[in-house]
Amino acid sequence: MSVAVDDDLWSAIGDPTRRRMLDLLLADGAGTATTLSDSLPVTRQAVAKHLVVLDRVGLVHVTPAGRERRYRVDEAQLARAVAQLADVGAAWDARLQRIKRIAEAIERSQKR
Amino acid sequence: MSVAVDDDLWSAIGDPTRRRMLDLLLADGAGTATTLSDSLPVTRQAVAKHLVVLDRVGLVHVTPAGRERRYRVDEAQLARAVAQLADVGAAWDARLQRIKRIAEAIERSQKR
DNA sequence: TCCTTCTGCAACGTTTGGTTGCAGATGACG
DNA sequence: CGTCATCTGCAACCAAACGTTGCAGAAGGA
Repeated sequence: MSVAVDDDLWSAIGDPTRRRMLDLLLADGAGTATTLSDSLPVTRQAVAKHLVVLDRVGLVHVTPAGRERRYRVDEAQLARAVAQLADVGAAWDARLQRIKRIAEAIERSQKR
Repeated sequence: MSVAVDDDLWSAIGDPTRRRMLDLLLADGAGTATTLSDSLPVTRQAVAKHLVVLDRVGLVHVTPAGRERRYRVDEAQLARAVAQLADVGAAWDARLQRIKRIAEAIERSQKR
């Protein structure tokens, strides 16, 4: 019984750089490719490509403002992503708990 | 304030195929590259490479058994990975909550 | 012994994350 | 208004990751 996961959404937050970008956008409210790249160890162009990916899965939205393109996190979509993290975590946790219970049961039956 | 995340560990569970492999290993207790590839849409060789990745980050361990190489999930390490999922999820959740509170506060001050 | 099967290794192609270089558009300022 | 700085997109290129096919070696079963 595996959990229903949107692979595209998951892969989007699977990349460390993209995760840090989301952190930055959440912290500052908004940002551009240039401002984000100032706080990241990659070039503006790399950031721009990541923004395309994040936009494609709906995690961010663009607002053209003069010569800038200001990006903002889509809170509903990020909440959905967080829910998927929780789902997978819970599923694995449940399996681990079950394995642990079985192991303890075996241990008990060995001891007596 | 970002969460401390082991990028290698996170990337390991970021791949959809590897995640399904972990699911299969948890469900069956153990498996080989061949048995896993039977339940996956990729070839045995692809699975073997993924197993190398999972082994490198300590999420699985190998037990040579005759001509087979039997893989098993390392429960402690998977628990660590689950904890990271929970950490990142909680951090984002907290930010989203804060943004929501601020938005509601602004809304209230507009209304009056 | 012979055949099946499980494995590893090598070569290759495609996608992805990253770089540099350059040209266009827009805002700021003399 | 003209110039200059800055923000952007596009193209070429490189390396690593994910996937494939093909082949050879080792171990178990008839």
